[in-house]
Amino acid sequence: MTADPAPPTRPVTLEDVAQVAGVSRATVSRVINGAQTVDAALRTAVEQAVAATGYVPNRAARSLVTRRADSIALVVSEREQRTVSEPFVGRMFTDPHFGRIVGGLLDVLRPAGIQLLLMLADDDASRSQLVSFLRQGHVDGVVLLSSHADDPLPELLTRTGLPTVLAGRPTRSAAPIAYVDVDQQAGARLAAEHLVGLGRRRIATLSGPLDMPAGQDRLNGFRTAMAALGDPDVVSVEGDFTQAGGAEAMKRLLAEHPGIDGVFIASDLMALGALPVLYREGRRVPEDVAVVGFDDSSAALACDPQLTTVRQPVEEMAAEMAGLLLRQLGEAGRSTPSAVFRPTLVLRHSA
Amino acid sequence: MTADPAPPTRPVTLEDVAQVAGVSRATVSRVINGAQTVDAALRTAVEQAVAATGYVPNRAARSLVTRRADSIALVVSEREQRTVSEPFVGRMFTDPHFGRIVGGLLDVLRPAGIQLLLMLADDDASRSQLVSFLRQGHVDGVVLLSSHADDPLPELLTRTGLPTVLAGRPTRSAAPIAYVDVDQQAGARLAAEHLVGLGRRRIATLSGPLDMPAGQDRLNGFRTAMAALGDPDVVSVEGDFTQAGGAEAMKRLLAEHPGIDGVFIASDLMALGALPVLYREGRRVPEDVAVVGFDDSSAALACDPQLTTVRQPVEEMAAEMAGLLLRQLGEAGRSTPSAVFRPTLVLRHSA
DNA sequence: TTGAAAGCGCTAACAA
DNA sequence: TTGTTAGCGCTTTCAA
Repeated sequence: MTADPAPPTRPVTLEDVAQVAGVSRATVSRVINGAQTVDAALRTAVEQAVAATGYVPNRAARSLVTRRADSIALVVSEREQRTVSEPFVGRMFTDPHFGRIVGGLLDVLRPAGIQLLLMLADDDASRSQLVSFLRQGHVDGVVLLSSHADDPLPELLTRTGLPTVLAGRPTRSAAPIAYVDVDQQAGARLAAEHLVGLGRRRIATLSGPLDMPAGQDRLNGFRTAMAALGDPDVVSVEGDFTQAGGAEAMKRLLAEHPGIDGVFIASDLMALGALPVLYREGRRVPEDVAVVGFDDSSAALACDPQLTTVRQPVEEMAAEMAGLLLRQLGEAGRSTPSAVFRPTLVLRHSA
Repeated sequence: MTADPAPPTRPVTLEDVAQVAGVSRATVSRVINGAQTVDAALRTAVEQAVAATGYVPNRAARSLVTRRADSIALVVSEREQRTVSEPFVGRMFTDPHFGRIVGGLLDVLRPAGIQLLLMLADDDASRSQLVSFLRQGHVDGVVLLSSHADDPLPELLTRTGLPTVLAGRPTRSAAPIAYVDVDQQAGARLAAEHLVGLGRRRIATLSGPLDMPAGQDRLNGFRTAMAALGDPDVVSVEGDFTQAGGAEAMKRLLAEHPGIDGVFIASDLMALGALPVLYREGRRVPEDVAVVGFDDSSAALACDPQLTTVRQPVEEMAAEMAGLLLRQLGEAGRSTPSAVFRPTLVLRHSA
């Protein structure tokens, strides 16, 4: 009984709608695009015709004349291509953080009718392919997620003249480029003050990778804050923001400094890996070792005990990236405003 | 000294290239599209002109005439919109699994010059918006990631006539629709045989959500296999494929059946949550309780001890989805071939 | 306020 | 093998 509702017929065009409504193509176009200069009667006639025909605008045709793509690219830039044996270990796509960013972007983009293109750049070839794709205006703007400090992409993108927003502050601030970040140093300070406030005296940190701004900033911020609090020589072990990396870093830390009673772990995911190591080594959390994480991701809740952590409003920040981009599209002038969010400390049970 | 290489000039068109090369637009078009019927000399002339002018084809114009978008949509379908307070808890985007799928798709799509549009459907409004977007041919095909069994989207998508591939078998096999899956039941059988082979006799399982095919299949497969092995009454506790859900399910299991000596956990992520619960309750893994997971995701390596698990080749499966789609685009005939991958058991230290 | 008409950049008949 | 030409569906002057 399910009659085929759409035999392979020619799609409905503006012309068809115009005919049904008894007006010109131009008028239909005006109605579709919400122009104010249309008579109310004609407008409703057109709207009915649109409904009756099931018309949906052809984006390609529209793009061709407006020179807008109504889409933006989310570019994920990684240092190098993965190996066959370790397909996605430690890759950005598999980090839950990535998903939160996508969600935040979509929050703003969907209501605006803007599509999100997902693009990956992980070697010179793919980078230049990417840039030439972007140059021809197939997207209106770019959100760049870069995993490493020496990434040439921020520079390349600014040269295309496309509105671009970075997730996290750029390393080389040479070119003026908009970005959205959390105040990493302030976040680290929150952690330092909390640990010291708890009375901990042998405090260490598991840092993120030091070739990433976020890794550097959290470590520097923590060091600076601890120095201000009277401890200028905080021990740090470098991790890589992954769970496995967190476990590994904690093993090293404990081997070299078994006496610690507090640790700031620069990402919740690393903390998730590090906690079991602490238990294996006979430490109770928070009794023997107080732990403060960073991110307030789902990993913080998955920790046992649940993690006291520095909250970074990832979804809001991603939404702000989209907003920044949309505003840049609106205005012709090339402004590059950035946004830095304030972190907060979320108290749970690990410290 | 960095002279602005691209002042806001008019983009290079086919016409420009033709002029530079001293040929017609059509010839340039042929070269660009790799037609064989072009004289070698002219071809090189055109190629040089392309290089000299920095020409990149305008996709909108091409789409308009070819009626191909050279892009496909990755549609993520969730049951309902998230709340403000729990932005992305348990959402598909934040599952590392999602990232692996994206990676596998891109592996095939990138070399083919096909773009990936990321689209989210999480309520009736967004679903119908999505369908009308897709209907007008803005993408050539769809990969659907659906999180729930009663999702109307598979049905809606087949009705659009767009080539579609599902990740995982569809629930209602009413409409013939292509899908890629792992043989879930065979995977569960692998786990059952391994646990029994280890000499475990009080075996239980933490299942996935039973409103998802993957959840159902793994549980059914495990029950069937255990029955064949002489244990028709396996205890099961329903989880939700998340880490927190795994911890919670394990707590319930232990409370009701403290005597278990083996457990099949239907996803590595749940195992990651469940292991610490076992330790807290004084069980050693694998000595007291042998644990087998499912997925062979990074979570399996993050477990301590590393997880013995049923491997599901996610990246390959995603690549196959893209391949299936590409092949459907090539041929006019509406065929809906599917692919079911064989799982393997990866032996590590938890069982 | 509305309509007629001119393209946007490209591909694909069709002719040569 | 190459060039000419006619659109693809839409927006946007320009006139009316």
